[in-house]
Amino acid sequence: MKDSKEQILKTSLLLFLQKGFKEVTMKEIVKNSGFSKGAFYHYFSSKEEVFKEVIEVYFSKMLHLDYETLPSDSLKSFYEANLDIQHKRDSILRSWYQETFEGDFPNNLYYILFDALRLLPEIREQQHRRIHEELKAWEKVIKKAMANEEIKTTLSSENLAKQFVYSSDGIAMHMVISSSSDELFKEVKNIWDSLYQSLKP
Amino acid sequence: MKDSKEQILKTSLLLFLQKGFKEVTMKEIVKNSGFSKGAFYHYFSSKEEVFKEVIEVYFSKMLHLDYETLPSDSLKSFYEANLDIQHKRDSILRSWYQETFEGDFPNNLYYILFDALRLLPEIREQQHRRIHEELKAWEKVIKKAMANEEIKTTLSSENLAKQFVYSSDGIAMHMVISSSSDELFKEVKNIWDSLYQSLKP
DNA sequence: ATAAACATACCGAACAGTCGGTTTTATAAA
DNA sequence: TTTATAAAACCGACTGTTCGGTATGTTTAT
Repeated sequence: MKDSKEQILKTSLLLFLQKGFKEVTMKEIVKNSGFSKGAFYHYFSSKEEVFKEVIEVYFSKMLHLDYETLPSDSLKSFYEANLDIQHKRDSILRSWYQETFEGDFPNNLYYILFDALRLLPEIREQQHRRIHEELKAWEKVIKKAMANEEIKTTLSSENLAKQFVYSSDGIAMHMVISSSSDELFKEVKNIWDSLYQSLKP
Repeated sequence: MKDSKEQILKTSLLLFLQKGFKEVTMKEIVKNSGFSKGAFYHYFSSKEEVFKEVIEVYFSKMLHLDYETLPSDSLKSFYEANLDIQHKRDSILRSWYQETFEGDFPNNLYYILFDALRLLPEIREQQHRRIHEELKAWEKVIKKAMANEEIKTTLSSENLAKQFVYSSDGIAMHMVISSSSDELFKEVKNIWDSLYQSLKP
């Protein structure tokens, strides 16, 4: 992509993460990306459009995870690799942010997701599918782990998968409120580890 | 409270739930509550203030739950009573909504919470405490349930409490995306029941 | 008669978007 | 290598509209 356009897109992403669609003004986008109104409207036709592209180019990819590439030989290596990827992505986003702005990273990915759900109806179905695939991937690995007796439980593989997935999202929500997301991955690992321990045969 | 003021407050709550603080205009508040600008500014000094009161009067109470009043003799009765209360509150909110507007209820309590966290700094500490108390209440009941051998697990009471609390919040998040919150309580019950079953001695 | 409760016309600021222009870059003929 | 030309990149003053909020009333209840 053209450098300038990418610069505008990236700045917009970070601003939208900070404050949501409506709260970000064209003036801010233009100023922080280091261009003018003219430059902006040379690349984008409207504020809505830059938001749409931000979601398509950056945000959707941030949430997407290709589960095929994760190790599935054991449940433990699966969830550890999962956490690792999320953590790395988080670091990239943070360093982008610190290059552009000063101050603390706005610890709320959900806010921009909610804006996307409201402004871009097609996002809902897409996210719905994403969650479905996530659960299916967990279920598959869990079934396998049950079969090789890595774990033992009375829970169905479906419910155990939900237990893992839901708990991490719940933690993320709580961290938004506490605004301490450096702790996020530590806490998810803690919960997943302890859940895993309780499943030992 | 004065009927008119309450009417304005209630309408504001429902609008803020629908679209967030910035997206709601004074025109909408005034029109949908059935009054005029003059009436509004007779009761409130600004848009920020009505938001603040909405959070104080309605929203904070919606999230607060007095755990002392829940049955603590068994973990099962505790979580069932918990779900019951949440479900009842949800019904009230929905019927309010349908009295005021047509169409589907905006299935996203988090959106207004995020606005509150941004606009009213004191809310953060308050919510932080709320979550802490919630976890402590669960922990207490779980410890008791472990003592009378209602349940048996290798998990610590702290981690098991987190398992219950986080999973329900994670489900709520997923329901925001699927926008099918009639399923919310069913799914929470399902997960809590299955978790509970796996804890049977 | 007085004050509270409401209504409405109006205000300046801020907003997203436009428009006429200049500068930079790419291409290619001389 | 220089010059000519067209297109892409970029600028910022300006515009119409909408915003939250105000000023000035009128109606209603006591």
